[in-house]
Amino acid sequence: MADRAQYEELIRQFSAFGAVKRELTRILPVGCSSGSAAVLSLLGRYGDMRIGRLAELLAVDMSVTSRHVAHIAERGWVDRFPDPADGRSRILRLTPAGRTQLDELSERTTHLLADRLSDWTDDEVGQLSVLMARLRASFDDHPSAQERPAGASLITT
Amino acid sequence: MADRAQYEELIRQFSAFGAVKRELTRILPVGCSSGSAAVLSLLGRYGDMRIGRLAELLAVDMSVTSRHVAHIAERGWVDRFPDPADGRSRILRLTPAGRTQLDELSERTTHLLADRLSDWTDDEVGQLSVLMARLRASFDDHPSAQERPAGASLITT
DNA sequence: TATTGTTATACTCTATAACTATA
DNA sequence: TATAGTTATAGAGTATAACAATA
Repeated sequence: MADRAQYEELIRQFSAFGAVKRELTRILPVGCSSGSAAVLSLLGRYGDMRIGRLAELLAVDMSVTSRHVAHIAERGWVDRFPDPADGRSRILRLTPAGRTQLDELSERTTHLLADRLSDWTDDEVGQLSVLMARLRASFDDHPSAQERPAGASLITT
Repeated sequence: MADRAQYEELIRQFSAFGAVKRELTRILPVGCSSGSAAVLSLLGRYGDMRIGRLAELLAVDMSVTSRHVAHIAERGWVDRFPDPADGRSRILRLTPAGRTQLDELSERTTHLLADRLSDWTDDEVGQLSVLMARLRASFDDHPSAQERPAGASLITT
């Protein structure tokens, strides 16, 4: 268990992290916002999926996800197919143009990180990745009221 | 040097980090936004300072900082004194009410982190803090054009 | 002429609520 | 009745540009 000063320092690091995010946003291609990039990345990493699943992975509300998807669908980067298992849903799939866009994104972000983190070891990059994944998991394990759907089987005191 | 897949994974962690930030935002007292909290925290940690210095620590534009400060000044949480060394600047100082507000903030965020990170060791919390500090430093060392003032003595190729 | 700070404007991301269609 | 998704609205954070005051 960490002490108060350590938690406060961590919070300040969280706050300052925005600067890193914004610099990554600045290198995105025209028409591809941060939200669009996140959707393309997840579809490329995990394959076809529904809006709801995408919203979970993005950790944002479905309404937000819907808008992001509408944005990239307008640009022809994803197609929406009927879901044979559920008429209310559609399956999202990257188009060839979407994959090209994703490749461009990946090239730019990889290049930027390789430059900025040139003095980081492979292991250090991995450590940060693992710790941030665990951080998110630690928060997901205790979902707030807003994130907890009515039917979720969660025991809360 | 990490490989492409590792950088891509790191980027996805960066993207999902927003969920953690938003949960921390939700517990803030009424009238105290995330920006206000960051200003109060930095004034509490580093003491009286000018807007420009605060903008550096926040890693946002001075115009943004100015708005945040105006917000908390309206609420009586900071005073602005003339800077004897420079008539264009004013020195920001926490008021007693501001310190009370900061204490309340600190209590809430510490409590939330202690709950969510209850199974993290002191050392693991420290590691995340250090890695995020280093991440920001790695980006600060290569400032983008937008962040680099005209007079800065930086050698860029 | 350069710098500090403020203000107006615009853009992105986000959640809430109301709504449609389907389960 | 409950769930998947869409859309309208509102709020927060941010950058850019134009401006005022001072160095």
